[in-house]
Amino acid sequence: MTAISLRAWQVVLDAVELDLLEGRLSPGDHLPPERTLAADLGVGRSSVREALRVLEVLGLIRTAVGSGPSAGAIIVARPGGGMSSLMRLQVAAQGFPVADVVKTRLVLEGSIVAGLAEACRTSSPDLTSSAQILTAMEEHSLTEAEFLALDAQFHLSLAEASGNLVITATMAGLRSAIEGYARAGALGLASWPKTSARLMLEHRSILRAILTGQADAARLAVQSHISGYYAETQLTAH
Amino acid sequence: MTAISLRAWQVVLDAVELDLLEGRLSPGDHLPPERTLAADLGVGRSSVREALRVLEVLGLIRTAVGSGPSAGAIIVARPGGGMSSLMRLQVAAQGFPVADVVKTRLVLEGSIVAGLAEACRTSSPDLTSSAQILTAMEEHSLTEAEFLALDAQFHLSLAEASGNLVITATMAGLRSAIEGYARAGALGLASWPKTSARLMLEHRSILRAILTGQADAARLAVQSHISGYYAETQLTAH
DNA sequence: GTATAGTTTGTGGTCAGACCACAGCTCGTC
DNA sequence: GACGAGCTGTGGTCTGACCACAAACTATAC
Repeated sequence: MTAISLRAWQVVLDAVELDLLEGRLSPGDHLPPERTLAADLGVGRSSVREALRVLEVLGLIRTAVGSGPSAGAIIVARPGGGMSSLMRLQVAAQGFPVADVVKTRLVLEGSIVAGLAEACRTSSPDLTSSAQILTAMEEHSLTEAEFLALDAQFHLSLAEASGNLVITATMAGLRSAIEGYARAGALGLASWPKTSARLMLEHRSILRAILTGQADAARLAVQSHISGYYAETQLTAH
Repeated sequence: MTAISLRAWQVVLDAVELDLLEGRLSPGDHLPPERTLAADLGVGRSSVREALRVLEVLGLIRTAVGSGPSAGAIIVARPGGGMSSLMRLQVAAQGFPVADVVKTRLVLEGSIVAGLAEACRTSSPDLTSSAQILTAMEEHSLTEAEFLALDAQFHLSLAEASGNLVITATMAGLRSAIEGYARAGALGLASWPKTSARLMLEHRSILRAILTGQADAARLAVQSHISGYYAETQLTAH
């Protein structure tokens, strides 16, 4: 009597989770066809599809129509997408206040850059892509949207350099959740060229602090960088 | 030509997200009945159901059968559930290494207790529930499972006291993702009474550091508390 | 023997319809 | 007025059907 009236789609979800935990399913593997899964678990195909839809949004599987090895539902375990959907929708539904999202970014990104700076004292983490993005951002013909996209890439590249997949995915989700606000805020700025120039300088100083191993300086720089932008666009006042 | 071949369930998801963003839907509101939603959006009911399932797992809605005001799909925006599902499944599918989950907990919980300690210097955050949980944990007749459940509650209560919903939900998700590992690890300990007694002392010292406003001490205490347990159960070696 | 074109097969994507369980509401009876 | 039976609207589930698509297969032409 462990499970009373478990819903059909949850049966499917639990079965897949168990298969993952017990090693019967691993990234790259195919799930059985929907019709087979339905028959095996004794549920309808529509219930199977509801569970697969959840797995897809959560970034666990990728589905493709057709035939052959690339078709069907394949375990991919790509955490970014699911995190972004979750955070975006929770912010939209007012489950996550924007201010809390920003504060969490401060914590995570502060920790990321501090960790990178520490690492720089003993080894040389790969920060070339971060540096390349900064160079690309110095192109003066960028639109606001292009600039913000590169800005997002820069922050993401730092997270990736930290090597922590959980922090990277979480940060990407937080970022995408408030992307709309960042875009909207840019429109209300007094002077975009002035702001973007300042952001660039701050990016440079963050990277410099990391490369020279100044953990605390890097942390403070990235935190004031983030909170400064959102204060300027008055997002936290919402 | 903004949307080429958007899948039917995504149409529904986008419509709901837009309604949320534009304020046509707010927490507490009812979604239209599935059949109505299907007709309005020009999709089949099963596609609507796939989208609603996603929203439900993400913690955005709650569904109930029957009739009357409490029936139907209601916006609830409860972030905890979605975060837990996401993290649990990602860990199961090896998208999130357990070591990264633990490291992220170190960052977030360290920040939580440091923030609480700072707050204690100027005001008095409500930490009574945290203290009550600690008292309950001193009951010597607790089983391992009961102790671990209270342990989880203690950490969660600290997060809640911080007032940051995003950090709280994320931390709860991280915790639940590795709950199975924590449980399994407890079985392999040399001496559970000895370990649980040590954990209790650490809890007390964490709370004491917070209440006396020692931010750095609190941060270090909680971090060594967490990493100590996982090192002892050799989870990070996986 | 090879290359091409047509066919078959297996898959997810979608829809329509049916039925059930359930919770509240309505209305008639006492 | 109180109670109960039936009605209504809702989500939960299943079935069957059809489509689109991509690969594998097969037959044909050269």
